[in-house]
Amino acid sequence: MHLAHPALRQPVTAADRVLQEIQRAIVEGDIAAGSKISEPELARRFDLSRAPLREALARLERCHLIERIPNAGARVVTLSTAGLLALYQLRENLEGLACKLAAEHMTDAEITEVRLLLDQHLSSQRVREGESYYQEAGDLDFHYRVILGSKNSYLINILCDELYYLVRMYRVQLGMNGPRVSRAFDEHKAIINAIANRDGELADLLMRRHIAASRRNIELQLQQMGS
Amino acid sequence: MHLAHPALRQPVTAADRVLQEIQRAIVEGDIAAGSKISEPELARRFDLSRAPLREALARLERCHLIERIPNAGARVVTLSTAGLLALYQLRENLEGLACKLAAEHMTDAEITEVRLLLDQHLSSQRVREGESYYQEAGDLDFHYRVILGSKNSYLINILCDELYYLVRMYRVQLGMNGPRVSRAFDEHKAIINAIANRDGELADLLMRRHIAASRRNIELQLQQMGS
DNA sequence: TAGGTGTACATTGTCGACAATCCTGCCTGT
DNA sequence: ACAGGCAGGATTGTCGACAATGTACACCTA
Repeated sequence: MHLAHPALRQPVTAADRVLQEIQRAIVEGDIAAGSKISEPELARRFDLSRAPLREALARLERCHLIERIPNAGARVVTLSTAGLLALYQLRENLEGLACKLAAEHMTDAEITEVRLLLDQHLSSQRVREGESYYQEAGDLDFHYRVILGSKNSYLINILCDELYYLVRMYRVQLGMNGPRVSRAFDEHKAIINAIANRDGELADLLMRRHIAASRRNIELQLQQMGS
Repeated sequence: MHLAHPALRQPVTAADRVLQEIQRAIVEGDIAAGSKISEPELARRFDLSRAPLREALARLERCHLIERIPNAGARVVTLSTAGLLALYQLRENLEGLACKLAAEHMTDAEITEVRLLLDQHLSSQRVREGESYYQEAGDLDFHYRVILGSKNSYLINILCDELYYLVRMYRVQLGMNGPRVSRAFDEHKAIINAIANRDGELADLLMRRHIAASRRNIELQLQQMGS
């Protein structure tokens, strides 16, 4: 039960490299949502054979960025309100559990580190007055730390490898940068406090609320775009 | 968001077939836990080239039956108390959530069908006095139905595709056939009743308890084997 | 004209061989 | 004797070509 997971590992094989490139391209909408994936075309575009490309596609399917049908090809997933709801239902539960476990298993040193991280976010947020950094890397980074703190390898795998990129895709493509930034920061602070107090139940509750609020925020955005 | 998932789909490609064969072999201990996987050997054994085999290995990694290290090969996972605990921690939470959602989303027809299924289990159990069928296919089948009833595709995917075989592996290799059978049946009955009453909170609670009891049962078995 | 059928094309699945990497055991030097 | 390095063998990663399957368009028939 090793805790270092693939996402942090730097690419060693050609399939790893092309996977990261395609992941980024899909998450940022460079490859349009819902569009068909052509193996020969991508192989030419990234200048490698179909073997490593197919390996990459298999992993893309694993993190729900594409859907494959045997003998018929692959399509990039489409964003939908139903999908968002299903995704966040899961996140609420899983990250709640992660908080509960983190309250049991995180070391004091790890907790201190996360607090330092939050302070960095705060200053960088104030200095730049732009929320994008915080929302982009920071928020996810905080969640990342807490998830790792759960020390449950299956949970870590699901949240950091399989759902992570899909969550990012929704946030990036819907352009999340609203006024929720400072509130999110306070919520993070409250969560790490609960973990530090070894109050798993409270940490669980706070994280669920935090994610529910985030979901409502994105739902609103989706609604505005739809109308 | 389609709800029919790969596990139910019959194999259409060579990779599908060999995947199912290796899955069964690992789950039933035919390929020993912890043993190294040799691609050339397996390719000869199943009489196909390495391309579809590697596809199958990728999916085996996805359901946590093997662990791969780049340029170094793959090993079958080893069973451990820590792994079992982590796995069941997750199951308690996820299947609890599945119950809650099933209470909201299952149709009356689906509920009736599950009840019929339970009655079948009961009679077949009484007739044969052997618990293996029930424990093997039946119990998992009940869980299967409830999970599908949640109508959350991500949740279904995680429980039915990624964790299902690992759970089976623990149960099969530790030879689960204790006196828990009739109690498990009653618990199933109580759960489906709660779902029928649309009491998601109770269904959640009952399922968590049900799985916790199952976990303690297996832990006991593991302890006895260890000593 | 609408529906079904057949053929040609494109795409995916599979194969066997080559290249790159890692592990093993032996050899050498201190 | 032991540590380090060096070759040999084996394994994994990648490639280009072939086979099987699915798709689309034209054609024929009713």
